[in-house]
Amino acid sequence: MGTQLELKPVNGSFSLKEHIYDVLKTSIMNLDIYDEGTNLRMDERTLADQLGISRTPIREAIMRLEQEGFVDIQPRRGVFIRRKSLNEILEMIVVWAALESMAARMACLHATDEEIAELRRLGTKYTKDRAKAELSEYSEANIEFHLCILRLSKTRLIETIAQGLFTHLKAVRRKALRDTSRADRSVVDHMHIIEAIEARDAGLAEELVREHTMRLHAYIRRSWKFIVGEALADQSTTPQTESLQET
Amino acid sequence: MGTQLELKPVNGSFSLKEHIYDVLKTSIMNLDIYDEGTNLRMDERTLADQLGISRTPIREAIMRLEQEGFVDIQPRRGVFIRRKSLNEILEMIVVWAALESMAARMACLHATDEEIAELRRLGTKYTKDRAKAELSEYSEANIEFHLCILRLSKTRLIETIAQGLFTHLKAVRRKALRDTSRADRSVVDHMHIIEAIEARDAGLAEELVREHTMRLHAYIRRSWKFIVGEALADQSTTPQTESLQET
DNA sequence: CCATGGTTCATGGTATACCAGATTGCGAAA
DNA sequence: TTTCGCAATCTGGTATACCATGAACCATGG
Repeated sequence: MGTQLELKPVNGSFSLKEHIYDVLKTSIMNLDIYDEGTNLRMDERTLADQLGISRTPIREAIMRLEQEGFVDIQPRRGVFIRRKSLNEILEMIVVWAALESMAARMACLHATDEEIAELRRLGTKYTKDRAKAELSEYSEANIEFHLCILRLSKTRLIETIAQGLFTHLKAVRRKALRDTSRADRSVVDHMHIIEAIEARDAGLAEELVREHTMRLHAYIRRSWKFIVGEALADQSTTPQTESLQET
Repeated sequence: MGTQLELKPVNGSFSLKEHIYDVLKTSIMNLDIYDEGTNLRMDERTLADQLGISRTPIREAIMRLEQEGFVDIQPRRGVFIRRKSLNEILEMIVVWAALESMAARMACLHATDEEIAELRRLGTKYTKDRAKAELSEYSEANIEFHLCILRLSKTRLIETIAQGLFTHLKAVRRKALRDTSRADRSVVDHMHIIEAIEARDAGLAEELVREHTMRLHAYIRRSWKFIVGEALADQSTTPQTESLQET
């Protein structure tokens, strides 16, 4: 048919609310919420005509974001992007530790040798020196490594929940990973983890992963003020009856 | 000021959608979804005029239920209560194991002696013999015991997620706990867990909790067909791009 | 100038109307 | 009798209008 009309990948069961949800979510994720002066306000009507659609899909998207803890919607006051408190961040890291260490255990039991080889490939991509030099790239590889462990658990639910946590932690991570001194320790940890999984030592793998993650926990706790700045450091976010959910 | 006006705490910011959500959720939970012939269909409009309100709050409630994996909403087809597959149930138990074992670890570090004493009280409420005799009551105490461990972790997020999982598992639990042979093993396990936490042995406590929960995992896997009946045993629910989320 | 009370406005909650896709059932044709 | 097709209808998605409640502002009186 020669030149086609080039109609977008077409909305295979495309729905507005889904799309809006993604748009808003990524917007929030790419926002530096731990910076005073950033506007945390979101107005349904404003968004509605900015995007040229009605309020309904936007409300649905916002509701979902609230459910997931990204925004805080106060009746008759407004919708506000939520700034996670130190304690919330720390709790997320604890849960992350629980999930990933269990994932490592499962990986020892269920992963094939080929899959573990792939994990090694990811883990050895960067040496200690290069990790220091090209921090941002290493950061990406670092994430890949951890996601790989989750995948090797063959437990979808673990991946899903951890992914959700990760989304929340991203904003903090961006600010926290400046510290180069942590990079080489990280590389060493990863190597030990790989070796434990290769040896199918579930108990050891679990322990190493847990301790690795809990080091991030300790680090964040120590340097929270540095990360978010003095002014915001002790702001406790709204109590919240919140949320966290599962399939 | 002498006698005050005594006005009721008033529905502190009572909202329809919240209420509807609770109503629907408890309805679903109390429904025997693993029984052929139960109607899994939910219609927005029908519910709307049954409850005498408009579709909007109902849609919001249903959306949330979908997000949490309780229902499956198929555009222009209908909303259906979701029947969890064996694999989904097993994955939930794995995550539960990860969370509660981490909770046990945290309890060793952060719980006070008094709190641990409370745990012992709950755990020793039923002896092996009585547990067999009064199964349904023991079941309640059993739940209390595990929730107590979660609480002792002082990690809100763990409690929240686990609670969510528990809601999903309830339907299965109801059918699975008939087996009296598992009760005495359970009581013994609990005692060992209590002792480990009292001894502040984080590693041991974690291991015992994990293994205790994974025994449920193994049991469910073995007896799934018995639990849900032959007919439903191998129905795979819709693939689902699902969900699971966090604060 | 300050305190009190009311009016206006902004904003999320709810109701309703309309749209489009999917199902279902019936009737006509083979 | 079976099969195909069309139309009535059911159902979730979207748009829009209205409601109720806090907040902000203003006016009035001390």
